[in-house]
Amino acid sequence: MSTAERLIEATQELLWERGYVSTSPRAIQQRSGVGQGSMYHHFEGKPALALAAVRRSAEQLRAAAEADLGGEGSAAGRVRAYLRRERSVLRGCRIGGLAQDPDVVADPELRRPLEETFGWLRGRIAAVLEEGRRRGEFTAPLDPAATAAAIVAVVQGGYVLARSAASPEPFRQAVEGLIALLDAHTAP
Amino acid sequence: MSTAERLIEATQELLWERGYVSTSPRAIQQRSGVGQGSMYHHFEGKPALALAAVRRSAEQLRAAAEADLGGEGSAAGRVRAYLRRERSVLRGCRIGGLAQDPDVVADPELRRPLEETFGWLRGRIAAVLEEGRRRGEFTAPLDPAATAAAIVAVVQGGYVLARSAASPEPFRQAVEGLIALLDAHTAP
DNA sequence: GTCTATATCGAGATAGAC
DNA sequence: GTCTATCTCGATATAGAC
Repeated sequence: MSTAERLIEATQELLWERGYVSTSPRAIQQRSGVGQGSMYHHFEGKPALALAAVRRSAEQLRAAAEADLGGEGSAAGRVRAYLRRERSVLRGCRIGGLAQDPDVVADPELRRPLEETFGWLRGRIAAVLEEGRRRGEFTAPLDPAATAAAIVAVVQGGYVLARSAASPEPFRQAVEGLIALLDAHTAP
Repeated sequence: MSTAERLIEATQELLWERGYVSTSPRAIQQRSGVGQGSMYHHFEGKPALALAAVRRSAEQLRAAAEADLGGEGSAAGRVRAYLRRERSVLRGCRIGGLAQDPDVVADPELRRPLEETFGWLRGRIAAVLEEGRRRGEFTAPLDPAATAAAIVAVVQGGYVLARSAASPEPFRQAVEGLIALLDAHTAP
């Protein structure tokens, strides 16, 4: 693997584990096995490296979501698949976790991948719901955009509850609580 | 106001704005107007000060939630009041935001107020839902604990979406999406 | 491209005077 | 109780040799 590649992957891991403010160039060098001079040769500094890493993580998150949402089956089934996918719950969301970091939110360049990722995800889920609605899968009217926002929020909030409890259980409960509400709208 | 009090309030503000790792003793001194020596006289160090501040914020969060959830009216109405309460959405949750901080989650003492707060909140909302269920307010069966977890998660996740978008709108959408799902379970 | 040396600054305290 | 001085360490680079 190339040096730049190793740097990006190490930064992705550290951003996930420690967030942005708490991830140091020194730690990136140690994790990647790349030296000081080499790191600054490939990237201008910590912000540039973080930007590359965040963009990469955002791509991966979109690909994973699309694998669930783009499949065959009913709208409700695809949303359930997305909600119930296996996750490292206690690690939190690699993208959503950064929204808490003041230095990320304050920097428009660093925040943009977050905005784009969640914007895309909400839109993608809304499109799935809209498709289900057109097919007559739902028994009651349902606002696709608002419902999609609630679905994404339950996942992101589930991470917060799980990390607070040091247990994946609240995540699971929140997801199942939402699925039960959605199922009540779904024709059998 | 006492010196200790000023220190706690300044720390509460900074933890809310910047999180734990990114809040320095120096910043606390400047925000509170309390000197170095004085700060270390009243508190052993940053962890002790943060613990006092987090406990205080947790108390305040519980009091605010109880004001909505403990009122008169139907279960659904009290939950709606809780969900629609005016919030500084872009600032995020003073408690939930800390769940992303690795140093907070790694320290059992610092994490405990988070666990207790969300444990209490989920239980309190579950009790409201259970009361509504006994009164026959719901038209379909509904698991109080799971539904409560979903409700709390939507709020916490709403903050994440809003901060990512630099706009309160996704928070509002997620909350309204959830309320619409809940309303479908509620007798008119 | 990669290495080592060096620089500046703030984090997070401790010590002891007042 | 509060103040100022001092200390150590890591964050985040820059410079220049190899």
